[in-house]
Amino acid sequence: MTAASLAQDLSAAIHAHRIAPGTKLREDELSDIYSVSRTIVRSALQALAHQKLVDIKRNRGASVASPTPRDAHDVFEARIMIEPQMAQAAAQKAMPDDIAILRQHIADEHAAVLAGDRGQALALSGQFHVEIARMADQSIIAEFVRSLVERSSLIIALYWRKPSTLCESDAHHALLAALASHDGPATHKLMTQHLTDLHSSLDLHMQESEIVNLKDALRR
Amino acid sequence: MTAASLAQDLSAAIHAHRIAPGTKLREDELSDIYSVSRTIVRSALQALAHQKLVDIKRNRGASVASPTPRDAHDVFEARIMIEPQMAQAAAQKAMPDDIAILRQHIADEHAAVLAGDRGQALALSGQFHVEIARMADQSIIAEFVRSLVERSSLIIALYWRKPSTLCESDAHHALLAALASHDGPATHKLMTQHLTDLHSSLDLHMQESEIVNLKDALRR
DNA sequence: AGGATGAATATTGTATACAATTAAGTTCAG
DNA sequence: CTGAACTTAATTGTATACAATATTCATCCT
Repeated sequence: MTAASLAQDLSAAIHAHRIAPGTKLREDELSDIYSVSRTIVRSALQALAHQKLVDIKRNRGASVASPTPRDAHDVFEARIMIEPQMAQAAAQKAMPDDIAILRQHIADEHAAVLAGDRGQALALSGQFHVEIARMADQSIIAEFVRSLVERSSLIIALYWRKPSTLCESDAHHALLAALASHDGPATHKLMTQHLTDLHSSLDLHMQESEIVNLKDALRR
Repeated sequence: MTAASLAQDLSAAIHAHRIAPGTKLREDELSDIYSVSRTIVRSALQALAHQKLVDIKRNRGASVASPTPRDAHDVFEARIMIEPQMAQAAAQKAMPDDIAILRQHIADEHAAVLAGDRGQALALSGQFHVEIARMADQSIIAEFVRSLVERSSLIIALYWRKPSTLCESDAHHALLAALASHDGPATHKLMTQHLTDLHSSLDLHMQESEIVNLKDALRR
């Protein structure tokens, strides 16, 4: 187990909401669970801290990031500023293959919802957005969008109003149609609306959830 | 000397072009120079790698990032995609204090050019762009712009066509005027033009410069 | 000479020991 | 009983030792 793969594993656990925001991540606990030295654990935690997925405070250790309502607002503000533009550019450049990939994403997401795999559904829903940024052929911004989508996942874990109803894929369907017909302005508008809806469906007054045992949440 | 301050010091040296892109950064050499353990050096290098200022290859160590022409293109493409929009938003929100800060930036930059302090001039010129993103009250995107500006500094170090003529501040002056008069569309246009000019004044066919001795470039 | 082979060296990767700091628990005055 | 002061335990920060890998350089064979 290398530092990168440990970071990947922790990242997946965080995104699947198996470990809740705020959960303390003690170094020797993780090094026990994964049978690696604290050196590796520290490296992985630092990497995750750069991605804003964990919070490291000097001499006080790491914990899963717990975005404030302000953070949530800022993240969605940024997404609303950027993604519609990316979607518009993507509509102009969209190739048949791109459309096929997106269609598959939606199908997979739908399947995950039916299977009750909330985490997977959320991940795929996020990937849909990243894929659009990729279509626009803007690798650096696509990477930035990926980081925003990752942070959004944490935010949704904390502040999503109705955990039952998952991200309706209607919006994604509509986006797909607009992209397929190369209608840039419509795509821009749909993306703006989609993100605004997402943002406004957050309840930024919620309280935090409980903090669970790490060994249970992580493998073995 | 902590890891963060070491990273800061190295970052400054890189941006001031005291150590050229491609320069190898050996761990024990740095730990000698700064009298800290390799642990600290590694941590600092990893942080810089995340900022794309340093390149780390497994088992082969770290070196100052050497952006390819493709990287240069992608970075400026991203900036052209984002900064005009930020500038437009900034024009709408601009407060008298903001304008004063920008005016000061331009003055400082001019002074640095006259003093022949190329590094300082370039840094201030970059800060001007970051400040505009801050004015738009988009903290996350402002941070992203900061990272793009930092990368641009490296790119300019490598590919700037005429090292003699420094970033003419005419463009910054024009931007300032548009911002002060709250003319969003004009600001958008000026920023697009400014970045396009910058991009097209790069010579992406240049060869790399020589690699100097670290002890000389860094303090003591 | 030129290139392959294989030690010797240099450099990075990982684990661990120790130091510094924080958190938890205990005692005791009020 | 409360809480301040102190002691002990838990946890993170740093340095260093050792392992793994890459690089250099001499040697040998064709």
